[in-house]
Amino acid sequence: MIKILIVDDHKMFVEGLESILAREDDIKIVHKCFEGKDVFNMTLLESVDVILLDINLPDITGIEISKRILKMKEDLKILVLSMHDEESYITEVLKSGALGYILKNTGRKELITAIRTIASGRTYFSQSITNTIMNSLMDSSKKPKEQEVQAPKITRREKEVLDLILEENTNQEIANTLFISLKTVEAHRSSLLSKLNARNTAGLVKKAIAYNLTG
Amino acid sequence: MIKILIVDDHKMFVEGLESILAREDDIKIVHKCFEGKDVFNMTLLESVDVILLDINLPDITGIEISKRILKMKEDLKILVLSMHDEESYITEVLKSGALGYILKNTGRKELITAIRTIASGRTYFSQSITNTIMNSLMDSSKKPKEQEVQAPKITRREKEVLDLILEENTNQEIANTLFISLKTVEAHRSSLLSKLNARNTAGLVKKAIAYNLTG
DNA sequence: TAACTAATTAGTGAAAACCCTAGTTTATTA
DNA sequence: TAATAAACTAGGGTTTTCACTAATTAGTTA
Repeated sequence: MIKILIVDDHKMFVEGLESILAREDDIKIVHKCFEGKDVFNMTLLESVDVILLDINLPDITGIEISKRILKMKEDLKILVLSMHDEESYITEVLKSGALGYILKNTGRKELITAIRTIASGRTYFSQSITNTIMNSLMDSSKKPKEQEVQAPKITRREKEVLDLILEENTNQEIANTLFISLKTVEAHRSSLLSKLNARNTAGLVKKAIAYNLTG
Repeated sequence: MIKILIVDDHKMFVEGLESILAREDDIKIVHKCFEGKDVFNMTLLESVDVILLDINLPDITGIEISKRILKMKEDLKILVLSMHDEESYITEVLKSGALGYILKNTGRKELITAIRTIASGRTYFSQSITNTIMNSLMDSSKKPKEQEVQAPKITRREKEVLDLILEENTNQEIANTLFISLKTVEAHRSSLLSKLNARNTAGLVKKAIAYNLTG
């Protein structure tokens, strides 16, 4: 028997769920919460296998609930119900530890499949959810091309000096390593400051990291 | 009519595809390549809508082919066929610009659905592929918790000084901003070096960024 | 190959950063 | 509330960094 807790502030929707799930004899709704804060009750959580969790609650976000509940009882199975299939939402839900994400307009049959799948410890996501994620993954790999800021051109010697600066060496140590004068190292260093448009070492290191000139 | 190019070095598999697709009257195989390098032919590509691309070719990886082909003819639809559903493979394929990824053990019906979906410009991924990706996304968000290196505790004043250092201010400028002595700023700075285990400003900035102490 | 530019090399002097020590204020807790 | 620890404050003295100037070498192009 799969024991279910519903967390949703829309009473009508909850009643709909109740009548749908009542027909399944391996699923039982043991409790309902109409406010997010009511969920954090250990006695309540102990008696539950699967939580059907609305993501848009008035007092607290479903993502926050998911995280906090799983800290209290790690083996709880959470199925998120949402009106939205935006990429940012879904990513957050995935991170929160929930095992599934379906849209509220999902049909009765798919809902029950999702519940049974989640209850068995596997994951379940609507087709439209997986489509959204796959597409966003594809898009995100296209973008970086154009916004790629090209680093200022620095010479071979300057790069050597920069690397040693990033390893926390002093100019004197760098001079010893490269067998050149302290003053020469300082000159390269000045040149780096100028090329990377930095005022001092702090700026130099920041820019070097930003431009990915490290290593 | 969907014009298809098959790229695969396994003749037997290609023949299987041919007989499967022959029964569909909206799909026509116009060419076959048994080696990756044969694909880069503009005349050939011009006559094709969809490429069925094996990922494991002897001479060149399918991912590389996909990238290069799309540079030559950007509106080509690529459906990747693979034996493997490992996360790293799939991610690379998504980045390569291919519109779909299915496993070679996919049934006839799903293959044809995939081809028609891709041909219309939409994306298609096998259920097992999407599962793999969704699970990897969930896992990757779990890991950071334990390996999360907690930043050394720095005081309110030290944080103020650090922020100003990161903005390329000198100690004197920081002193003026915070209305304290130059010497006091230097003391905070020394304390920061010690807490972040850095030898000098370069190390300080590096560690501050690594520990996400910026901003 | 001459003319020019870019890279590497250094020196002088001033500014900035760093080390060590220590007094004062602010929290924490017995 | 007295004792203790942590944070903030600051000075003396040394080392390191930086700005400015400039000579020598390497690379490029007319």
